[in-house]
Amino acid sequence: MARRSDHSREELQEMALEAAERILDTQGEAALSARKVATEIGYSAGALYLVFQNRDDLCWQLNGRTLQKLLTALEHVNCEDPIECLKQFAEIYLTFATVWTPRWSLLFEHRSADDVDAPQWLSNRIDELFRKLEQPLAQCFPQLDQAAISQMARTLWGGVHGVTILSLRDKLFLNQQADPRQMLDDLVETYVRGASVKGSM
Amino acid sequence: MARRSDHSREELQEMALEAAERILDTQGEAALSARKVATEIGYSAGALYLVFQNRDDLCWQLNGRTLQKLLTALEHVNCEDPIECLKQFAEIYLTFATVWTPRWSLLFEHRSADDVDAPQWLSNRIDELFRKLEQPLAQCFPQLDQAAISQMARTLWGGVHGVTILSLRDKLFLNQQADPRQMLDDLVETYVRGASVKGSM
DNA sequence: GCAATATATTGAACAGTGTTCAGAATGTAA
DNA sequence: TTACATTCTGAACACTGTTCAATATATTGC
Repeated sequence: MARRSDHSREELQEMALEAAERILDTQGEAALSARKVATEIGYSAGALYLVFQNRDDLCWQLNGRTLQKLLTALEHVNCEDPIECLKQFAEIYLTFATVWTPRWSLLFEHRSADDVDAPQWLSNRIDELFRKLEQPLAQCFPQLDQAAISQMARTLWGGVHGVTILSLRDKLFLNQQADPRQMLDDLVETYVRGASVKGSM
Repeated sequence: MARRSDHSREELQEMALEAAERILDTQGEAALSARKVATEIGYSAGALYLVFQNRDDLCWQLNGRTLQKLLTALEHVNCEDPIECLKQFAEIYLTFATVWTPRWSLLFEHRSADDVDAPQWLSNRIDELFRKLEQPLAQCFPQLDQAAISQMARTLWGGVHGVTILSLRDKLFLNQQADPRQMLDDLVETYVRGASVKGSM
């Protein structure tokens, strides 16, 4: 039995989340069970319910961390050319999804059993991600208003997300020589070019 | 006890798949259990293992049917203008995903526990889907070779898929007034326009 | 230092899951 | 009618998330 007050609530929660990430990384989502996480940190399964509402709650918290990690990775983009900037975003996104596949999958595929929506703080962080994209897009299209830029960002990023997902589950790509990075570059460049010539047609 | 030879193997399998789809449609993927399917058709859970290797196999077969259904829905596209054609494809895709969300989710999110790849016949049907797109694209860009068209189709469809997915899990769209159909139209039109002016720049 | 109290943690239990397989139920042939 | 072959069940196993009475430990009051 773990001795009482060996760890504070916060410590316990942090330990559990780290253990969960370790399991996720090495054994995949299917292996992510309460008992496994608990064993990993030397507690019983029941103890997890002192710091998490349920399995869903644990997943949401994992997703919060994953999203934060992704945002941090995207921080490193810094170049003058806005198109180059968008391309780098896309490339980092793809790399992140490739390196952290189980965490990334959980982030985008986890849904609660009962139709509980994602917590608000998670939505806020997603909003943050989109704002990052709006910046270079606004630079490309200074004549467009915020609503138009916002929609472009979501459309383009939906596209990047889709190519990334289909690339990861490679069953959807039969010609093996197709490089997803090249596809993303193409998507970003072509989309922005198409939007540029819209007015002048 | 179900009487022996009440149904042939094929009948049993068909009944099970239909029952599974009913459960999927009304109660979601989480509710799709062997015992529930079996009860629904008046057999015991064990009987399912006479016609399915395991739960995964049942899911793959469901996905085969879903993909077939999707392909059939896409048959109805028929118009002269290739861009209009692509837009219709995208719209049908979105509608299908909206109407048959649980089946569509299973199709794109189901992965076997052990890294078993999707069966070959499923990959073939996906290839069929891509070929449908290559036709109007080839019409738009007669100067490009097959490999380039093939890659364009996959890039564009990755985009459509991504926008569809992010739209269905609406948590990713904070400004509610954005219409996914409009976003898909924009994506298709802008991408094709961008690709059109590539040579002439 | 010791008893009383409060709380952190466990471990057994419950209902569910996928899966297997001995044996019962049923049809067919001799 | 008996023997055989096949179909199907139902109990069992190991797992899951989750709850909660009981227990082990720490803190407080004396």
